[in-house]
Amino acid sequence: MKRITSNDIAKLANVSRSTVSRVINGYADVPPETREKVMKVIKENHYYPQLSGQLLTGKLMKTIGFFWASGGNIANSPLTSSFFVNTIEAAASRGYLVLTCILNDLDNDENINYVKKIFMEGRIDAGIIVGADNNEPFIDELIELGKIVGLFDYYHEGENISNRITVNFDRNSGEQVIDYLYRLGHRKIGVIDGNMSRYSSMQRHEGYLRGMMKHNLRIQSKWLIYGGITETSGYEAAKILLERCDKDYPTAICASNDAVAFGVYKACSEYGLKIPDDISVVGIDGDLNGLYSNPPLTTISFDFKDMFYSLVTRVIDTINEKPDVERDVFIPGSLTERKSCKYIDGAM
Amino acid sequence: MKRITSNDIAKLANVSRSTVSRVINGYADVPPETREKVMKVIKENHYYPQLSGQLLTGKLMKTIGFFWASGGNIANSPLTSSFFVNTIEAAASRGYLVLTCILNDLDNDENINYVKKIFMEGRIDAGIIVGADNNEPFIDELIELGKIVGLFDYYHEGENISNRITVNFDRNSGEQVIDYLYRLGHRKIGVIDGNMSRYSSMQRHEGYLRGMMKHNLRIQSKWLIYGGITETSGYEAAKILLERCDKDYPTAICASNDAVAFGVYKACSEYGLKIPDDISVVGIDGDLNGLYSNPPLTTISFDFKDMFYSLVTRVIDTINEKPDVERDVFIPGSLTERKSCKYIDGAM
DNA sequence: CTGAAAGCGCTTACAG
DNA sequence: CTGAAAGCGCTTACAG
Repeated sequence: MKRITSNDIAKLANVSRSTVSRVINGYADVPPETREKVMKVIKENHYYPQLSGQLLTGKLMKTIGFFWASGGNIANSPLTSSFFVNTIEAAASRGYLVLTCILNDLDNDENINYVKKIFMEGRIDAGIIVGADNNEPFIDELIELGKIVGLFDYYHEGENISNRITVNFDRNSGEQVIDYLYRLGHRKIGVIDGNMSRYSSMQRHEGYLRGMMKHNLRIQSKWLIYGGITETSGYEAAKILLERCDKDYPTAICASNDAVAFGVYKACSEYGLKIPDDISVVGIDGDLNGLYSNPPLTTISFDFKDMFYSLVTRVIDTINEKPDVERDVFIPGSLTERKSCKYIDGAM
Repeated sequence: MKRITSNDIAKLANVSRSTVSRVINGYADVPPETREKVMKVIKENHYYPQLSGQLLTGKLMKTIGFFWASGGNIANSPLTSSFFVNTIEAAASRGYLVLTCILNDLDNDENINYVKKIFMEGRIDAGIIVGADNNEPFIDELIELGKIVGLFDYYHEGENISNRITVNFDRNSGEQVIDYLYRLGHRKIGVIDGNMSRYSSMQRHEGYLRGMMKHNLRIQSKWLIYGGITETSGYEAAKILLERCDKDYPTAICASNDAVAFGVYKACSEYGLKIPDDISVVGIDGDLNGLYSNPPLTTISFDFKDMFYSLVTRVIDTINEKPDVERDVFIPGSLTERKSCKYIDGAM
């Protein structure tokens, strides 16, 4: 099947290629009869202009890349799979397609070069990277080369770079969690931190400390532990924490995110601690899995649809050189009270 | 930032564009010194060949489209979100990218034209469509126009079309379910059918009937109902079925898939029927959600990773004109016994 | 081993 | 209102 080109259409319709092009692009200066004549031939021959030709004359792909740079089982977490869907839907609402790419990690050069190539060869008009460390040299490199990059959970204080667009969790969630536990009467609060190379983890860590200090709560180092952002890492960290408590458990544990909280659940159950009777647990994120966990997890929920919509929209505005696009947006979370925390007598 | 082209590289390296091209494409007839000289200039200038130029000379995009043509909440079902991930990963293992596209439905012309355009404009080398009816004229049209299309759950008996590649659930699951229930002693078996425009639903329906007849079980029309493929449709159908039973309930219900089975759970709970004590329920698919449902759902599980790997691989082989690519593949399921069926005395 | 030329399928000034 | 020409960034025979 020989591919049909605008040249063929021109001949069949008895006009020049210029005119065919004008019709296709809907220019105003084509009289209705000519337009109809050409459209008829186009339809009859199932002609579709080839991207390859259009690209060369400066058209853009109308496609953004979506790079998932984090490990983890995407399909099992409604949270992470919603990132994909939200991005695709937000892009579609602006007439953009998305090229999806799952990288296992960004620690090897091969993967990094792959991402760079995709950005550089004109396959996408911009790219969104999710799950990268807050300091990733190749991202700076792409930005310096003029590529538009959208980032989720990535923030550099004081920088204002026109082609780097970010969306972040707001900076209060850690403190929000402590405030909430304080109100419930908790004074002995443990913290499982996330992965400190992620902006959100650093932020939450700071929030916890701020909250503890605000309420004059004693920060006991045996109740404070560095974890990670996965369920497994939460489980491991919680086990160490519980072990070294030597029965002097905190009354509540703040997990760096919901996945970690699920890990804490598992560790607690192994130690025979009932949630929330023996120990309260709070997550951050609002993963729907927390609705079905036992007990349902109290957490700070974020509207990820909103977050990705914001990110995608601003990335596309940047592609289209809209002026004054907001570079960095912080989205606030809201306390979702479920069943993993109990009221206790703070004076005890 | 002016875009750098192979011409610039040629000048900087003191060679012709032909040579630059030869180096980039790794042709053998370039002496090492020339190659190194050119590569050095390429690296220093962060030059990446533009797709736009390459496309015009016959290169392919190395990208397949993934069209999700079904409704439903993708993010909440580990099953459906695994379809995306499995496709992306299978494609990546062959060096292909995937352009993902979520269509709400294929009932309106606008969506159909959108899909056709994406196929036709040379943006993808082939496309995979999931969730389409088994008879969808525009798919035939794409195939006639020579496009390579991969289809999940789509089969036309007796046709053998070289550019239509399919993967399907094998044709035994319905019968497998009846066999299993029969072995448990069930004789009064109800069936909730799916959406009969889907190949899998037709297939399962036939399987149920085959199984019932094989075991000489009476097919009572009040225990047979057309449902759909979503949880809501399963719920609605089950309510009607239970209502019209007038207490003469079947001892087991076969759901057309797991989502429908979850709908049956909900309806049963409203009718005060305990699963599996009062009524047994079997699904088909192997959705991981069934692991956490109450009670965990007995089902026929399919290896979707395998299914998508098979589909993607054969689609890519077809793009690359590999001879004798298998057009239609059926993947067998396996009984996953959980807690939703009980043994009863068949003679009762 | 390497360069000059032609060509891929479009669009965009330019001229009329 | 419309056509002829040039050009976008590559690769591929062809010639040497």
